[in-house]
Amino acid sequence: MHAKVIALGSARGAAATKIRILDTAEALFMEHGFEATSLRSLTAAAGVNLAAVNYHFGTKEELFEAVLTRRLDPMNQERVALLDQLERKAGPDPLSCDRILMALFVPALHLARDPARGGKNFLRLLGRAYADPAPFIRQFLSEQYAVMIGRFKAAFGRALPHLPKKELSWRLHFIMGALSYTLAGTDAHKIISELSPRAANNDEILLRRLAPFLLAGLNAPLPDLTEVTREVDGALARKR
Amino acid sequence: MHAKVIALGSARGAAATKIRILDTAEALFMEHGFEATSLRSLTAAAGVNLAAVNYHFGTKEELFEAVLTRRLDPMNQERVALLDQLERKAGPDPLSCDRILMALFVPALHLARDPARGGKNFLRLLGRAYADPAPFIRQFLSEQYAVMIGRFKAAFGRALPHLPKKELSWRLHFIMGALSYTLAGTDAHKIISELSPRAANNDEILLRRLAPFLLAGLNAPLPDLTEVTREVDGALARKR
DNA sequence: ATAGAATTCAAACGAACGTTTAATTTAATT
DNA sequence: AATTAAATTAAACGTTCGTTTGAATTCTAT
Repeated sequence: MHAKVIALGSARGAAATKIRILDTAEALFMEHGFEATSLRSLTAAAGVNLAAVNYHFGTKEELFEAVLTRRLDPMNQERVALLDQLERKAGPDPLSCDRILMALFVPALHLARDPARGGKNFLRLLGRAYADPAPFIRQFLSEQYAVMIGRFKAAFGRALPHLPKKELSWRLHFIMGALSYTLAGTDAHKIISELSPRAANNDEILLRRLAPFLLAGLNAPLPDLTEVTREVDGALARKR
Repeated sequence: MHAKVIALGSARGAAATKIRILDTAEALFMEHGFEATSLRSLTAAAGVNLAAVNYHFGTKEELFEAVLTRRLDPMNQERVALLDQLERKAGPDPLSCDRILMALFVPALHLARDPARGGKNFLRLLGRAYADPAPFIRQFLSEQYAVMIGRFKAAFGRALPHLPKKELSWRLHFIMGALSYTLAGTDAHKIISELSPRAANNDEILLRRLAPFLLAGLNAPLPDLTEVTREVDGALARKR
């Protein structure tokens, strides 16, 4: 590792060390992943002593949770608060799906836009954490998200009363997947196509493209779970 | 690590060692991730000598690429072959979107169903690789996918002639994201809701739920990229 | 059966890992 | 200014890592 100091200029007190570690960890965990980021390179980049992480956070895993919770907690609280506010404004009428989607998207967008709140680095880290099999990460995320998801599922349930609960759960799952995958992108989208770099950097345009896509998906007709894929299977069978 | 032998019973020749390593690596990389899987635990679980990985594959990274390419290459070739076949059958008419989607889904489903071809373990590993920031993984994946994605983008372009190319690229991106996120799931879906375990294990039902969702998204109205989120932003501003 | 190539093996390599310790320095409190 | 707590430091802990080596073994072809 190259031990380049990342977060030096700002803050020199006692609490400043924790912030420098968190900022640097956010950047390095995103860039290299959790396992591939060593505490030696991390502390060197943060300009703090090697033992500082263990002193301030206990273990490397606890540091990772601290990195996530610092951004995630406020964002999810903002989501719920925004949903509350929109529901209050709507009065007795159920909220429209696109408004609920906005309450889900806007706080993520605010976070992505604001470097002081982590910016896109954190969202990419979050998207990566979603796919991490480490048990301590999975448990931590499910706890962090439980309340927020419950509130949004209820809101969508009121907006789409005809939709069976199980179907709604899955569609909400698809939405969270597409959202996290998309926001985590930046590199991922280059896998399937070269898009204009300006569009890739503009998360608002990205979410304004994603919203109608997901909105249409929410209102899609119910799947037919009886019929089999005869045609395609048949075509395959003929080929062999 | 516990050094439990995973893939012992089958095959005892020279080439069998490579297969045992690939099978075990597939399982362990999925379970613990690339970095967190040591060659020592891997070779112990495979019942081969520690040096076997370096002898047969060169490095750990090359082993990872071999694990991916063994399943990915045939699956993407099957996707393209299926698309070819459906297009041939459709004659001069453009293929419908749901048929194109099927050509994208069915080979993944076949892979998920067939333990001999990796089963769900591999799809989860793939979904995880999508989110991995390691440069060698990203470059490898983009090369593996380039041809297949190009073919499907052209097919969708014919099916949706009114859709601008850039919009189509993004929607295809959303589709691949939701697909990989969903198939990688198994644990991920527990983050946002507890669903019936039987449904979670049935990938066909899962894809039959995902298909109409994405189909509706593909046919969604074009996003309005001019207007700003005045209402929500205004609500936020009022709150502060 | 035997020569030669291919594979397996036990052992060791140096490096890097997360964490701990004990001493030292800094900050806060009286 | 003295005392106590908090924070930082350099050094070392024991472990594990990916890879290499050279001898032993197994397979393949003549």
